[in-house]
Parts: sequence; structure tokens; C-alpha cells
Amino acid sequence: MSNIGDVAREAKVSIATVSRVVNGNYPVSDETRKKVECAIDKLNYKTNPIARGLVKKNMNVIAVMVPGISNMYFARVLEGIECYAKKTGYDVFIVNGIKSDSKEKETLEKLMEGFADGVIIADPKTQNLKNGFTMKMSKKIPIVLINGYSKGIDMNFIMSDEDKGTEIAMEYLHDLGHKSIAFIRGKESYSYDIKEHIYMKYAKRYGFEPFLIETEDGNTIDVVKNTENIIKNSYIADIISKKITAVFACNDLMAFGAINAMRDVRLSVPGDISVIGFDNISLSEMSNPSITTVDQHMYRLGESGAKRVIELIEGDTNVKKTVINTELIKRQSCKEVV
Amino acid sequence: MSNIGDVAREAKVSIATVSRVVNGNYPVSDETRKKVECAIDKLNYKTNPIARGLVKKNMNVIAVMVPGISNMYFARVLEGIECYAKKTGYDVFIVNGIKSDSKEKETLEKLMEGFADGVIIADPKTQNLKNGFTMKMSKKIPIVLINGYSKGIDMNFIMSDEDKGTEIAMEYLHDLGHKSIAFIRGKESYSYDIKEHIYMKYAKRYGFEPFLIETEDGNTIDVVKNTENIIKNSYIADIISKKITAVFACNDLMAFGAINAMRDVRLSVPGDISVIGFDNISLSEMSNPSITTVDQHMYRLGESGAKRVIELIEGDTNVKKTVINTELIKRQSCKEVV
DNA sequence: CTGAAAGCGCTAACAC
DNA sequence: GTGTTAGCGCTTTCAG
Repeated sequence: MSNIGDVAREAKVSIATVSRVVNGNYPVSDETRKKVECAIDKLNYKTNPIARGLVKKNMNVIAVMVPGISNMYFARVLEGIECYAKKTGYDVFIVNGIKSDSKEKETLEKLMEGFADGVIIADPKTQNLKNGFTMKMSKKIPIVLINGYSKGIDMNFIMSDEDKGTEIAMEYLHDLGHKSIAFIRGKESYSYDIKEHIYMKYAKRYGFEPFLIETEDGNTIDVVKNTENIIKNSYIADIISKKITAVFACNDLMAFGAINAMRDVRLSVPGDISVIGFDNISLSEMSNPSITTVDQHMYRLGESGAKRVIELIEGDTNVKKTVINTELIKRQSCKEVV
Repeated sequence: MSNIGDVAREAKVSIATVSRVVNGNYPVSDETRKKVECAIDKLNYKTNPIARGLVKKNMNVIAVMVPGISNMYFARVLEGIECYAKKTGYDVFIVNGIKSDSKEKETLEKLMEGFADGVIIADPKTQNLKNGFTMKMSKKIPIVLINGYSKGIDMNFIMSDEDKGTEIAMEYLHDLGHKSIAFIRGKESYSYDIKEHIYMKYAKRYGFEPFLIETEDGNTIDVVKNTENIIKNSYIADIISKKITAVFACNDLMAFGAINAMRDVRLSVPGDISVIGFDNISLSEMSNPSITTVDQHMYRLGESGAKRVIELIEGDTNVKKTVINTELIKRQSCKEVV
């Protein structure tokens, strides 16, 4: 592995000159540039990003923390981030498996010190937000949050309008004639709290008794099976006896699981029960019946997050909350009550 | 951000001593250790991994290159890698979207120089393997390949026994009484070539005419929809007229797409047509009908890859090919011909 | 056991 | 335009 000194020697110039042609930030005569480029080619020299990082104090990398890559929601957000980052010359460091406050804290503290120039946290943990930890960290390194608890938190957020999305979904179900709607959520994500809140509001407004189903961790693919099992084992009798005709699932994975559960007990979706999801991951289109859902535009969420964090890295000190709209996608899993 | 010098000053010792207590690799008296630890706490000092990386010439990170994270196959392999790496104190740098020879080449060249101590390539590109490029790179940095073209390539591989897996699948279909089997593959992955090769062998052995369906890039979630469309648009008439009763899909995503296509044209799976997949991603269990498939034990593939690359990083110079067995998982999508 | 000092490979003043 | 040099923050001889 040759270094800048080898190149300088080969080209018979100083290392500063080599640095100049590599970075192209200072004038160099055509002649010397040629010599240097020649030497670089000959030795197959590549500048060492670690050494450069040490002096410039940036690595041109943005880190992304996600709970679980197997939830296509996050995979899609990541695609948006990667695409934008790549265009801007940044590399993306993905840290997967951030599922608890402590894990988030530890990762943010340990890993990011000097390794990344900025970090994007998808589904940030409410506790760290509330107790000011995340905020404190954001004084040291640019942080952008994608969704999560934002009330009174003066940080940079990219949020999809989950409130509105949930409202649209509830209203759609109501318009379809559903009088009794169940709600499926996972544990511990602020996103579920928001949706539950809206759901409760609409239950009151429309005058039905809330019916809550809580499954396990909602952010990995396993939630599909978990949801299916939990419905079959603990809820199905009630669903029938309470004449529930529709279920709102906090994400498409849960919706998918719910559909599987219904099929297993010979309830037809959407014949007997309508199911609406959230996110619009590709799976929801592929499913059968295809899943009516609320699109969160994850790719845009990712893109905007990358854009924002790079702005911060490059010196912007404002705090901004960007809202991405949500959109109802009508497919097969919901129909009118007859 | 305090540095080692600040700590030294605070504790009234030399920076060398601070380094020693941080790394715990040289004797330090209890008394000075206390003082230093105190100072570290007080200043909330964290050692700068970039600076350390520069002198130690390793970053304690392993890079993983994958074609597409949205294919749960890779997501699962990654989980295996991450789990093992984390236990051993390594961080994992995921580079997503490696879908062409040139992208692979460029990434390996540019990104890895000094950034990672070792790299794992999932689904390495055949061309770079054949023309010696990947091999050349492996002289500079430890590389472990997960599946891919390995014939005559003297490098470290973790391979699932795809040959055997395909054979098992074909034999299973045959035992079920299927006399005419179609084959679905994606473009450009050695893995598909292997399977096609075995498929052709069995077509000859069992005396049926090969029927090949080629879909788009098989490594992202989009392949589900692509497969569905391509079957419906171009192949369904032939499938019926040629009395095909089973289809072998190179991965579960394609199998899922095939099942959707069949349903759309009112062919029952497995009533009219059996479909067998490959990989055993979680989706195949959640699908309806659930998908009979060949388990590749992706998690173990990942674990073994991480283990091997760390061995190489730590000085092992042997070349080893590790084979992970494959296993038939019988579910609902295949049944006997009646 | 502890401190001084020589780098790791690179960038960016600062001279000329 | 180009070379010299002082670091970036850390590890690791080498003395003592």
C-alpha cells in the first residue's frame, strides 16, 4: 500500500504537491500535475481516508440507526438515504438492531464519536428524547430524526404526517360503513402511540367501543407471525362476538399477519372483515388480497433525512421539522359493509 | 470533545499512561489508574477511533457488500454477520446496492482502502472472480465470499450447498409425481446458473423438456411483481398447454410472485400447480399457501462469514471453503399429482 | 511502573 | 506554483 510520500518520491515533488493534485484545491502547473498523476497511476495510490479524516475531522460518512432492516419500511427509507448520500459524496454506515433506549444510547455514544459526521435515527426512542439525551448528543454531532416523539423537542425531524394518515384511514373505514373497528399495534414505538391516540379519538367520535390488540415488537418481519398467532389465540372470539368488521393495523406487516389469521379461521378479507395497513411497503401490493394502506413515502423520508443531515454537517444551525404527507392507497383488503 | 491530552493534564500523568489505562495492555499502578479513570469520567473522554485506526492500522470494522437489502435473504445473512461481529468487538459497515461488476469493483477499490479491516461479499460478481480482480484485492485485505462462482477460485468462501439443495428439490417434485417442471431464474447471479445447471440435468434424467422463465434482477423485492407480470404476460399459455404441473423458483421471492400469478389466472397452488422456492426467507412461511422451499440457513451463512473474515483479519492465511448444508422445508405449496 | 518522543498518512498554513 | 513544516489524536518503543 503506497502512501503520499511514495508518490511524491516517484514524481520528484513534495507531498504537499501530491496532496494538491489529489484534492484539486490549489493551483498546480499542468506539467507537475501530469507527473503526479502518472506516479499515482503507476503506484496505484489511493488516499487513506482515515488519515484524511483525522486531520479534516470528517469522514464523509453519515450513520443511520435503524431498529430492524428486515422490516421493509426501514429498507426503503435506507434506499432513499443511500441514494441521496451517494450523489453528494457521502458514504452510509448502517447500524441495525437499535431496538431499545439503552442500545440507542450506547450506539450513539460509542460508535459515533468521530466515526460519522452526522447521524440519522429512524424511529428514535421516546425516552432518550424526553430525558434530553438525544438533544444533548445533537450538540456534538448533527442528528436528524425520522419520525418519533417530537412534541417540545427542539431538534431536526423528518416526519410523515401519521396523525393525518391515521385520520384518513379511520374516515375511510367509516365511509365504508364500518361501525366497529379494531386496532393492532406493537410495543414501544411512538408511532403506535400517535396512531392509538387518533384511533381512540375516532372511537369516541363514531361511538364504538375501542378494541386494542397488542402484538410483539412491531419492527421486524417476525411481527407477521406474531400478529397472526396472537389474533388466533386470544382475540378471534371477541372479534366475532363484538361484530368487528374492520381492523386498523399500525403497519403493513401487522395487516399481513391479520389477514393470514382471518383466512385461517375462515373469515374472508375483505368479505367479512376489512383490514387496513400503514406504510405501503412493497409487500402490501404483493399480498393477496392486496392491502389497502396509508403510504408514508418512505423513500422521500429517507431522501429528506439525508439532505437535512448533510445541510447540518455543512454548517446549517437551524432546527427544522419537515413533514412528508401521507396518502391513502386503496386496494383490495377493504370494502363496504353490506 | 476532550482528547487524551486533556485527560493526561487533568490526571497529572503523561498521555502514554492514559493510553495504557484505556487499553489495559500495560501495567499501571492502582493509584494512577484511579486518577486517570477519574479524569476520564470527569471529562467524559472517549478515545477517537480514527486516530487509533491511523496508528494501529485497523478500524475494527468489517464491511459487507450486498446487492439489495430489501431481499430478506440478505437481511438475514446480515443479521448473522452482525451478531457474530458484535460479540467479537467488530462493527459492521453495510454497503448496499452492489448489483454490477463495476459497482463491486469500484466499491472494493475506493471504499475499503483503510476503512475496513476485512470485507464480506454476499453474492460476489462472477466476472470479477473470473478475471482475477477479486483475488487480487484479497491480497490486500481479507475477503470472504458468501456463495458465488467458486470453481478454481482459491479464495475463502462460505457456500451453501446449492447444488444439493436443487437436487433435493427436483427429486422431491419428481417423487410427488411431477413429470414436467418449469424453472424460474433472475439475471446475472451465479447462484441461478448453478441451479439451472442442475435443473437441466434433471430434465434430461427425468425426460422432460426444459421450460425456462427469466425474470429481472432477482435480488430485490421488486422481483415478486416482475415475476408475476412476466408469467401472466408471456408464459401462462405455454404453462397450460405444456401441461406443466410444477415450478422450481430460484428464490422465494420469485416463488411468491409465481403463486400470485397463478392465483390471478385461477390456477390453484398447489391444486393445479406446485411451486417450490429456495432460501426459506420468513416470507415463505407467512405466504398463503405457505411456500415449500429449500432452507439455505442464511443466518449461519452470515455467522460463518463473519467468523472466517475475523480469523483472516487476525492473521490466518489459509484458504478455506466452508459448506453449509441445505434442507428441504415442506409446506403447502407443493403436493402430489393426482 | 511511568514519561518522552517518534511516528501513522494526510492537510493546510506559511514561506519563498 | 511549490516546498517545508506543524499538527490531527493516538499507540508504542525506548529509557529510566
